[in-house]
Amino acid sequence: MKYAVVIISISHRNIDHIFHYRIPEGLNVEVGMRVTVPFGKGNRPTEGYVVGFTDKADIDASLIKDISSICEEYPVISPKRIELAGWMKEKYYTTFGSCFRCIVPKKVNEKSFACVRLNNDNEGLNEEIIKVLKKDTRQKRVLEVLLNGDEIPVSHIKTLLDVDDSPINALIKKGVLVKVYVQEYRGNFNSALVERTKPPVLTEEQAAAVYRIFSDIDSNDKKPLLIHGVTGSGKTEIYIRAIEKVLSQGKEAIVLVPEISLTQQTVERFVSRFGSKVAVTHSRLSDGERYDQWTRARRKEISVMIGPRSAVFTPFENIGIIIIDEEHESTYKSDIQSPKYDAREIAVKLMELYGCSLVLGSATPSLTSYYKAQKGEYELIELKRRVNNTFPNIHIVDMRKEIAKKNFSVFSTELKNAIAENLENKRQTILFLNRRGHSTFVSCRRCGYVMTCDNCNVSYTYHKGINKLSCHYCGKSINVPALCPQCGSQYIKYFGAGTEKIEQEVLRLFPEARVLRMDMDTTRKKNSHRMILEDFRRGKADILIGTQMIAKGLDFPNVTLVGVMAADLSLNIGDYRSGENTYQLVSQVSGRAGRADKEGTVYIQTYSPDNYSIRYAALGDYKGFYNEEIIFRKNMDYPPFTNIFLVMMTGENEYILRQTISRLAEIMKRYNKNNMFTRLGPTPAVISKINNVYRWQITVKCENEDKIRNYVLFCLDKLSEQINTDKINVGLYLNPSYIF
DNA sequence: AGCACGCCGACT
DNA sequence: GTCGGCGTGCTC
Repeated sequence: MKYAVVIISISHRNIDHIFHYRIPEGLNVEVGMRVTVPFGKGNRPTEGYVVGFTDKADIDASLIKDISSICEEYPVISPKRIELAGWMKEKYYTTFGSCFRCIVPKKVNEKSFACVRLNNDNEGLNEEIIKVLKKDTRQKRVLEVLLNGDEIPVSHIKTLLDVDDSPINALIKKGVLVKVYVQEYRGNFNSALVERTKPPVLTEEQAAAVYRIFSDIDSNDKKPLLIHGVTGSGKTEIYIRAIEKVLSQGKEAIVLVPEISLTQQTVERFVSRFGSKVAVTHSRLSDGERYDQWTRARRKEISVMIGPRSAVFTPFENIGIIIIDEEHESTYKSDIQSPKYDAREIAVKLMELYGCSLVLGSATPSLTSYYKAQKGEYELIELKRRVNNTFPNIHIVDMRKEIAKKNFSVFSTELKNAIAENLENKRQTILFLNRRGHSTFVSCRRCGYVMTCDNCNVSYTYHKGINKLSCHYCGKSINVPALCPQCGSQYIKYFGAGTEKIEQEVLRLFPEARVLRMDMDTTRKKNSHRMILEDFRRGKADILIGTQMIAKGLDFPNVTLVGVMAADLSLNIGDYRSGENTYQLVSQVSGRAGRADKEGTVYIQTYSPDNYSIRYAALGDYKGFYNEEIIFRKNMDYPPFTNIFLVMMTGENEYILRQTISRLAEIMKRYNKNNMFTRLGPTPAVISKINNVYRWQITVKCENEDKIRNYVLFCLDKLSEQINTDKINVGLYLNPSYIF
């Protein structure tokens, strides 16, 4: 036990290993503590984590330095979570440092506020009190408030009695009162404002689902449970019952939800049943707020945490259940920051480490999860009945026929008529188009020249509001040229509709309609997101036009019509997941129509009306979709039957970039024994240049996840041995959730 | 990551 | 002779 084994909190491959430090006399160092150690030539103070102790160091004892200090009096990471960090490091090919920083929040100063209360230790207290109370002074008024022994914030007293510090300070000086500092938890959700509710009666189906979760909670052999429940089948109530059971056993619960559904409504649903036991996190919390909510969990002051994917790291050491709602959402995977973890995978690991239950729920499960359920790796629970809403009437509109009828508008005749009728009936309409701006490309009718951003290889989008061409990748915007930059002709035409264009058309066709538009351009300002939805809910508009951000989780009782303007958009993005994405998107958008008592109608405009994703989504037949999609995945050798590893190389010098990636391809070819790996590329990325940085990629496929990871990392090591790769940036993505 | 060391060209 | 460019290498 002579030395502490320390992981240095610097994310770099060269220092991604253990270091030994001596423990100075009198310093209480425990496993899991965050410490400051001298590091490097200059002994600069560096943050580290103690992961163990040892008698024997593998280097000369004279080189070993002392730990300088501990950052907190308590361990910030438990042994099980240290194990999790080690597992994450391998799985997500990163450093210990970055995994620790992901699991433990940044150290921030705690915030406290001053309170005063009666000084219980003062012997002559009563005499002093009587003396003060005799005279009609400000001190008397202050004292009266505190006589019952309460601890009250100084600021409250000041506003309540309209006094300043002096009477309070005078009382402290006399020894009547004492000042104490109380920690303030930042980012707290005020649960006192939410009314507590009683549990509703469960339907037969819900009760059966709850029963199965209960038996998993009581079992020693845990398995992830996948709830496939149609929209409105009452999944939340099932989650709540499961949490109640876990809490009654003295254990804790984590609920993961996509950021977008962290609305007041969802949160209140849980708070109304669990009150102050619940804490909520979201991505907009500051470091201090995040740290404080984390502290409350660590101190067992709360037992339910609701939050987005990062909430999976809530430091409950007695976890009973993890629930992942809308489990198909791509936001559970972080593809940008390292470690590029998947909260669903972390949850499975936590299930193994802590023996807790894991429940995944969705109306449109991810293909991978459903496949696991089919194989018996997960247990499937189905909810087929809706508690209180009906399936909408869904019409697929063949836009090719509209063109044949010489209707070149963005609206089919059917949808246009339906909007008119809905307006007349004073009902609300949602129009969905997953593309912002007015026109998605602008070109010359004479020579065919397309206006393209010179920093990026993408066409400019025309924004009518600002009357500019704007690049959605680097943000550059330019004035619309009056003449074609190539041939000088004045015949410049706008193609491809975005939300702005839809808005313009709606206003042209229905001048009396009140319209709201919600996309990245109209929600730049803080709170504008909430304001638009609020206005729509209050009936201040008849039609809401929007992108992806209106597709999910919204529940407006007066919306009876939904129009999907172009279902083909998600279908044609050239990704193996496009069918799955389309099914999910169409189902979600359709779910916005006709909740509660009013029947809903949905029009899906498409140029591929026979596509199975669209057809099954219109029927609400997930199984039908799954059965077809899984055959496609199997035939094409796509996930879940294989793993796709994307190596994305970027660099400012296109020549060096191409040389480097070609060399990598050669190395990959040489070490591909028995042709275990299928390689595609090198090819330019879909967007081959962003902000003057060129982008090329290689994809590798293999069934075995460990093998593919080791192979790619091995080949990259070989590459950096052979040539200088300093000028090249390498991004690694295992089964990425979007196209890069 | 960050910092020191070290090996070469342009200066007082 | 020395100041300073950043390539290389190490960190308990």
